[in-house]
Amino acid sequence: MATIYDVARETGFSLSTISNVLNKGPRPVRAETRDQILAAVRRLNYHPSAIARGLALRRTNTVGILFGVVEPSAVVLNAYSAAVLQGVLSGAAAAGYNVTHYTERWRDAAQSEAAFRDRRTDGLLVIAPRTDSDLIPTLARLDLPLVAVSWSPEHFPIPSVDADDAVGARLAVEHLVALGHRRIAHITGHPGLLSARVRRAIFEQVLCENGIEPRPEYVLSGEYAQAAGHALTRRLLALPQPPTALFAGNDEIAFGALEAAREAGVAVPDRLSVVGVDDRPLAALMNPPLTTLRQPFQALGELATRLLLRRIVGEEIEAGPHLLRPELVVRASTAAVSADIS
Amino acid sequence: MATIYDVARETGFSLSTISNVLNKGPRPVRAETRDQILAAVRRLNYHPSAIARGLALRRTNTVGILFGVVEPSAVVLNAYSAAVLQGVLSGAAAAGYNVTHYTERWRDAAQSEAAFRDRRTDGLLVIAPRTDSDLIPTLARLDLPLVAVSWSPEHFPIPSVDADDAVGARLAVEHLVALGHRRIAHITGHPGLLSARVRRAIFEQVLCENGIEPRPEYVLSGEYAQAAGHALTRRLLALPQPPTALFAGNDEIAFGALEAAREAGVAVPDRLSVVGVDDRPLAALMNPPLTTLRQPFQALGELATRLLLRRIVGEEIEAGPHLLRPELVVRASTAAVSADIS
DNA sequence: CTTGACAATCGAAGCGCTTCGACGTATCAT
DNA sequence: ATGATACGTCGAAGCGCTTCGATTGTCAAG
Repeated sequence: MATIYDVARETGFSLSTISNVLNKGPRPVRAETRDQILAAVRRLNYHPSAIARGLALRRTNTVGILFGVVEPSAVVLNAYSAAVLQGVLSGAAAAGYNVTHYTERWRDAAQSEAAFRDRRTDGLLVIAPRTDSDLIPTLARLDLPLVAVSWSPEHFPIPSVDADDAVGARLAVEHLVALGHRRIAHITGHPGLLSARVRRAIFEQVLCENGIEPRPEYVLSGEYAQAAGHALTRRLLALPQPPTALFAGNDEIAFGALEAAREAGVAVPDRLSVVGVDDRPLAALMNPPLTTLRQPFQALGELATRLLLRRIVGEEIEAGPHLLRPELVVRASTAAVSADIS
Repeated sequence: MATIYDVARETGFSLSTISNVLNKGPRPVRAETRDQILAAVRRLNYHPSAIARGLALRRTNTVGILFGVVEPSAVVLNAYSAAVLQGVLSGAAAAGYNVTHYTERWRDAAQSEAAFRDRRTDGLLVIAPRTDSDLIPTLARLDLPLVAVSWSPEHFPIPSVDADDAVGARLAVEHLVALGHRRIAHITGHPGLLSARVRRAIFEQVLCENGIEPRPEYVLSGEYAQAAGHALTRRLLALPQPPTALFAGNDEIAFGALEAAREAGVAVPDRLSVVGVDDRPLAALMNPPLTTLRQPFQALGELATRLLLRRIVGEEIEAGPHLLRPELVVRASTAAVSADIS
């Protein structure tokens, strides 16, 4: 493989001149010289080595990506991380950066730090790191530019992006309120999860803002799973005065709810409106198609990448979190409350 | 950031000794020396630069991945490439390699070759390159180790892996034959696609092997899409003597077929058995759950990576194609032909 | 006819690491 | 005692590129 030395020998010019030409450097060059060099480059089929250049410039034009919480065996199969990754790839592509996937799973600072200290990438994107691990604090200490996706800077202040769960929940609940519902139930995800707590808090707040008195029996803590949605919806429907609308903590819960409603002979949306969160591919295929919140996962990846690239060029980025709004996708599982049940 | 020079200064030993210790090199080292060096490394929080090492060794411990046919905006959202990528990540992780995603879309040799000549990666995985592009021939000329996924080496002989479409199709059709079906129809994907042609050829061959006379009206050329499956199945069901079984070119076609059968009041599997190809997530959720071929996409990614790593260490790899068997997932859309319709 | 100023190019140092021949010392058999 | 060995370490070259002060030539202004 040809090196820059070969070009030098072939043309008789010095390395510096050639480098200057190739990188459209600041020094003036005679047109004839430039042409000769470019011709030799083509003739020799010369391409600069990214590695050597990386050494000299201390810049690799590559961003790293590391998945925190996801199992390494399913990094990309999971809809969330696939969407984020896609966003990252688009963002990086737009700036001419490549992205390298760190495949090693994070163990702890002592064991895993090494991989990230090798200056292989110009910066690092961390996707959904666990709050209980030392990953972020450790990496933040390296002088590597760092941006996290789905991380609360309260835990440790680094630039972060996330979906605006509060706005999303508000969108969903206000949609139900706007349809005239006042007997609105909520099935949460596991109460240990931040998202579950935020959604629940906003749910109660929006009811309150609209003068709707909260009923404890309408708020059920569950899990982000279809089985939980199914079981808890059955319980709701068996109430003496069942709700006319349900804000499901996510789509899986909503799927379970639709199932339970069907079994109980409760028509959706005629007698029960259901709204989910996430817009899983299946949501549109439900019967009826599910009204749900579409999360801006891909946009998160893109935004995170843009922020990281700005950090890489030295700009200061505030920790944020930089929040992106989910979008309410209204389908057929929600409708105005009907007079006879309201 | 500490460099190896700092370690040298700190300990008083030479670079070569330190390098030898750090890489567990071939030279003997006094235990005391080793300890001092390792202590200094820890104290200075020194980590070798992957870039500098890459320059010296001409090896980066990184494999590149490039998606050929897929739109860059959906590289990972697509089930096929996500699964392959997942396999690649697992395979690379097992060997301690990272994988860098080339984000730039392939245009043509002149424009895009540069990115791959920069020795940034030790080898390259190309996923589903288009047969009508100069991608593979161009990259093969570089001295970069190369392995392709879903590429027929007949077009250009490089090591390749692929799903064994012929075996898969045989599995599907023989399943129907084994259930006693003799009036078996086939709806193909776009006849321009190799997979569609292979599946059709095997379909006809298996019928022939089993003494079933082919009926031209039972073989319909379509497209890998639900709409095509729907329309063509209607046509099949309207035949004076409709088929009792359908080998759908893929799951989308099968979904359309189920829809058409339902509309026509034809019970599946009682009056029509349907088998698809791909095992999309939806397949299991159909009514009835679809019998289909599960493609070994993730395994393809892993195998390709393993082959590439062997090439990287200098082993010769035969072009293959190295084929992996799909697996027939029998669900409820196929059943023995019933006496009254056979 | 100087003197800047600028254009065009060169040279050498540096980026951080690996490799391998060379160079002492101990150790050992002879 | 004396080469021959093996041990432990060093030094210098090399990987392929960028950068920037230094150098040479050219031309217009003074």
